[in-house]
Parts: sequence; structure tokens; C-alpha cells
Amino acid sequence: MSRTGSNGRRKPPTIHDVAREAGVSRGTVSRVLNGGHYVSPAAEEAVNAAIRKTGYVVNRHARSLITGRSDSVAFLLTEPQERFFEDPNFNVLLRGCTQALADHDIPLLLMIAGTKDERRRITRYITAGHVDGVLLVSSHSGDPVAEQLRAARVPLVACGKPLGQSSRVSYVAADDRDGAREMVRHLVRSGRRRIATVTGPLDTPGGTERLAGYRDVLAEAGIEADERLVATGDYSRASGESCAAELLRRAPDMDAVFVASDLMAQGVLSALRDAGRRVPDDVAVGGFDDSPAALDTRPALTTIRQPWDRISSEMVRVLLAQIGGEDTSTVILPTELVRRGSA
Amino acid sequence: MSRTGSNGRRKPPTIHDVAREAGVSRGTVSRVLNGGHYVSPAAEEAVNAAIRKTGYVVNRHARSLITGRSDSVAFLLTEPQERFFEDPNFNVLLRGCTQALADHDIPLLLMIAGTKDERRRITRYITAGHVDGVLLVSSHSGDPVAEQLRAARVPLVACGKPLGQSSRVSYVAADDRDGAREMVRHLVRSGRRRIATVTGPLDTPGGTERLAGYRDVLAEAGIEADERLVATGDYSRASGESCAAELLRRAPDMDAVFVASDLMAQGVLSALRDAGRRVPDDVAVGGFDDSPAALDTRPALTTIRQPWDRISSEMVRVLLAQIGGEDTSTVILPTELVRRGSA
DNA sequence: TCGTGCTCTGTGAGCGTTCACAGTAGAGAA
DNA sequence: TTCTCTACTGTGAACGCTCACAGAGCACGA
Repeated sequence: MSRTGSNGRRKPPTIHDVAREAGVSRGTVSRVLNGGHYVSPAAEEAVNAAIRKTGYVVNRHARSLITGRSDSVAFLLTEPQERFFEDPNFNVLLRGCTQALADHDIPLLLMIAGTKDERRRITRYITAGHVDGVLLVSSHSGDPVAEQLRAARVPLVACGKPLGQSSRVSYVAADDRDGAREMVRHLVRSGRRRIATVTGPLDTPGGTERLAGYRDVLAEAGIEADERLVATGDYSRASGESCAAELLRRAPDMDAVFVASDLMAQGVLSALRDAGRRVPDDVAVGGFDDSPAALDTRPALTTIRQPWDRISSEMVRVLLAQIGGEDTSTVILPTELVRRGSA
Repeated sequence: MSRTGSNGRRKPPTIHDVAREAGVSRGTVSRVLNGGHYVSPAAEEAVNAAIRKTGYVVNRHARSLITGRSDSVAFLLTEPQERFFEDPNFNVLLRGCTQALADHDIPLLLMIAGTKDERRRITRYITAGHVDGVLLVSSHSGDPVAEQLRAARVPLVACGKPLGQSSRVSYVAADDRDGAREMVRHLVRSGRRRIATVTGPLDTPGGTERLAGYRDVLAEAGIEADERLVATGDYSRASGESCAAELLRRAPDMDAVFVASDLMAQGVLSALRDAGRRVPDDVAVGGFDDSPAALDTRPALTTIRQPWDRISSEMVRVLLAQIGGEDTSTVILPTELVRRGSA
């Protein structure tokens, strides 16, 4: 067991203690700790025994001081904490990143910086070298954190295209525009002509890109654009409900809605039900995300799958490459249409 | 601006660079950085100007190496990640802790260690001195993490009583047993006699203590205990639904249910509705937690408020005291009955 | 004149690692 | 024999900071 005395005030064992215990030098202990190359089997065994006996754990501050690395990565969310709990995409993304990093034995530290004060504190913490890199999740533009971290040369990969950034920040994203096209084409193919849309906030890439894809298809199908068919939501369920109500008022003859997120689509479905419209008979509804909620609706939601597993693994791959000193670029991943009952 | 060159490969400025720039010694810069005592106004100003000019940020590894502190705290969740997103209590608790730590300018690092492998990695990370202390959130017993961290002398405060731990771990908790008593007394006072309960998992303090409180009141009211009126859930909404169905089958004459969490109470309400029972006329329902969901039900849920704001601030207070070297004990906080429509 | 106490400043040592380098021993080839 | 190569080991010097201490300068009173 450990050498801890009766009062527990003893200082933790250092590499010196292990070296003395094993009858070797610091250097040999360090080599064992870092892969065991150029170490004789006898020495390795003695060191391992000494580590067990002393209860030695490497002091990462000392190691980081000289290596300049911390072997940990931050998952930084610059959104109000509520959004994190509300939006199932975060859950999936976080799990994927944790898993991908686990393959490299790197712990992930989750930091939520919703307020300005917290952003300042966390930025300082990261800039001080506490993590090797940052997986940045923030949908809104005008976020100064990305710029600050980039200025401090912190390796950084964003999830989704950071809008309105002057400099180039690496990012990984699904092909929002093409995904939207795929869904709207599906609606057109099934004979719909009065196709409305509920967009995300227009200061997010998901908001603008998916709207652009919607317009692309209307143009290519020769359907005239009608601004009465466009409503802007904020990704919340409640906004889906109110947007749908507004669309029904402005364009009662609509026969389909492309909704920029599944959560909003839930709201749209209940607004349509309240208005007595049948889905998909009267109005077809297409979502976006393929979140777990898409299976719970009645009818189940036809939606566009975001490849979250690939997004998270690519984010980690790109970040590790950047930490390794490589220049990295952005990655755009294809989406997939998932046909269920609502369209 | 910063001294960064064209290629950005420059090493970040150190305290030496700042000292040279300001025309003072390292010691003076360090004093400015740590509160500015015993520093002349002229020197302080020169140092601050030099910090701005060089873009200096303190290297926390170097600082931590000598001070032995990291000025950060972990919020460690040893639950599967899903539970974290599902249970609104975590949200409230996390926000409270973040806020309380913000008052001390201490960043909080959220770590989720759901699998055994992750627990190993995170424990090693923490033991290596990366954080000054741990706020532990794990409801289930048999969790070895608390023991390991205690053995490594890491300051530690748990949320809720850690069951089945041989050693003493400081914790902060609501008075579960008394809260349960309060609710069941309320049911008794309103004339109910066939009072059922849906408990939490019996390897959690919320599970056993709230059940004990329920039994206390039945005994003091002279109501005979009936095991058919007790069902064990797992805090999820779905388990509330199935437990209620089972209770209805086993004891169709029940006139009240005390449910050990609001989330489960939601499930109970919908099961009762499906069975055609009116709430509270036929069956009164009492919850526990006072989570935001308690307001969304129809009728709104009568429940026991857990003082989450006080729990989180006390956890932080106790942890900081422990980090400061004080011996700390446990804190039990009173609950409060919140009367709404369901009972 | 000297001592005493205050504020302020600089310097050397050391925190616990890793890294570069020098050095040893033994095997095999010339 | 001697030289070269490989496998292994130990040592001093960092990494960037804080801390303890010594000392300077000044004011004040004995």
C-alpha cells in the first residue's frame, strides 16, 4: 500500500522516491513511465513494483511544464447552459467526442461558458495552457471566443461553420445546404407545391444554409418563391409551434413544411394537429437532425440525418492533427434522408 | 498587441520577458500578479503595461508545480451520460455550483465518467493534481471513485449521502427522510388512507430515506403498512408509468401516491389518466424535487422542494474549506412542501 | 549618531518532471 | 586486437514560476 503515515500530511511520492525504491535512476523511471523503450526487463519490473509500493502518480504539472502539453482536451460550449440540456444533439456529440478521445486515452473536460464573465475566466484558463486543444461548440456568430483562442494559438476545431469570423477557424460540419436540398426535393417529388419552411436563427449556419438549400430547390423546380412561406424560429420546440401557427395564418394553402430542426418539427406537428390538419395527408412535414425525438412523434418524423458519429470523430481527428503541428482545413460531411411517416 | 511573429512559432512570453520589458525583476512581476502588495504604484503600472504589450499569460503549470494548487475544481459525474441530460436536477445543481465558484473566480471543469474505463482515466487525471478538489455527483452506492479519491487525499464533497462507504466522505444533502414525512403527512391530513409509494432505486439514499420517511408517517398515523402499496422505480419517467400501472393492479383501492421524484410522478400521472382516475379527486399524487417539470403537469404537481441553490452553495463552501485544510463534516438541509393541484 | 521599523526590490533556490547527452558493457565484424 | 554498433543507464540542465531571504532606502524617535 501507500507510504502514507498516520496523519496523512506526508507529501506524495515523487519520481525520486520511486527511483530510490527500485534502485535505479530518475531517467530509467521516466523511461518506464513513457513507454518503456530502452529499458531492461529487470529494471522495468523493479520500477513497476516500486510504483505500486509507493503509490506513485505522475505530477502532471511538472510534466506539462517541460513537455508543453497537458494531454487533455476541452469541450467548450459557449451557449447558455439550458441549451445544452435541451438540445439532444449536444448529448450525441459529446458522447462521440469522449469516445474518440478515449481511443487515445485523453480525458475530455467539459466547460460551459454561457455568460461573458465565464467566457473570460475559461478563456484565461485555456490560454494558460491547461488543455492542448479545444473542441468548440457554439452555434451563434459574433462569438469572440474563437478569435481569442486563435490569437493565442490554441489548437481549435469548431462544430459547424463559425459565421462572421474574419480569420479561418477549422471546423467540421454536415452539409447543411445539401441536406436541405435533399429534403425539399423529396417533398417536391411527392407532389407538394406550396412548401413552407421554418428556419433556424439566421445568425447560425444551420439557419442560413438550410434556408439557402430550400431556395435552391424551389428555383430548380421552377416554383416561385413566396416570402409568406418562410418563418424564422430559434430551434426550440415552442418556436416551431408559433412559427407553424403563423404560417397557417399567412398561407393556409400550404401543403408541406421543411423544418430546420427536429425539435421545432415537434412543435410544428402539434400546431398542425391543433389546427386540424392531417400529417402527411394535408401537410407533409420534414425535419432536420434525426434526433431521438424524431421517433417519438406521431407520425414518426421524416428527417435529414446529421452524421454525428462521424462529425465527432472527425473533430477529434482534426484537433489531434492540429495539436501535432499539422495545418488543418475544414471537413464537410454528407447527410442522409431518413424516410418515415411524416412526409 | 502581442509580439507574435509572422509564422507564429514563437514561444509565448514568460515572466522574464515581462520583467525585462517593465524594467523590474521577476519578483516584482510575480507580486503584481498575486495581488500587488508591497509594490510601488510606478512599478505596478509598468508591469501592467508590459503585460499588455507582451500579451503575457501566466503559465499555470509552472505556478501549480510550486504552489501545489491548480485553482480549479471538478464537477464529477459518475453516472451514464444519459442520466445527466435527462435529469433536470443536474442542470440546477451544476448552475448553482458554477455560480458559487464564480464568486471565487474559480473555473469549474465538468467531467462525466460513465464507464469503468472513463472512471479510471478521470481518477488518474484528478489524482495527478489537476484540480484542487472534487464535487462528486453520483447517486448510486458501490461507487469506488469516492474511496479512491479519498485514499489519494483529494478534497471531496459528495452531493447526497454516499451509501455503503466504509470511510467518512463529507456530503451535502437535503433531509430526504423528513421531506418524505412532510409529504405523506400532508396526504394523511387531507384524508387519504390507502397511500401508495413509488420509490427510487434502493441503492440510492433518495430511494431508501424517502421510503423510510413514508413508513414513519404511516406508523405514527396508525395506518397499517401494506407491501402491495410499495413499488420500486429508477427515477425515470417510464418507470413511474409502469410502477403506477402495477400499483393499480395490486391495490385498485389506493387513494394517494407518494412518488420519490417529479420525473417519475409525471409517469404516474399519465398512467392514472390512462386508467381513468382523476387527480386529485380519485388519487392524490405527491412528488419530490420541485423540478421545473412539476409546473408543466396538469394538474400541477404538489411536491417537496429540494433546496438546490443552498445545496450547491454549501457544497462549494465545504469543498473550499476542505481545500483550505479544515476538517469538514456533513450538511443536511431542510426541505419544503410546495402545494399545487395534485394533492 | 545609532537603531528600529516600514515599504519596496532583486536574487537564489527549488517545485517534479523530461530531454539531451555522455558513458558503460557486451556482441559481433574487420 | 581494435573498432563499431546496439542496448541500456545515469546526470545535469532546463521548463516558468513562487517563495524566502537579504538588502536598500527612507522616516522617525531615542
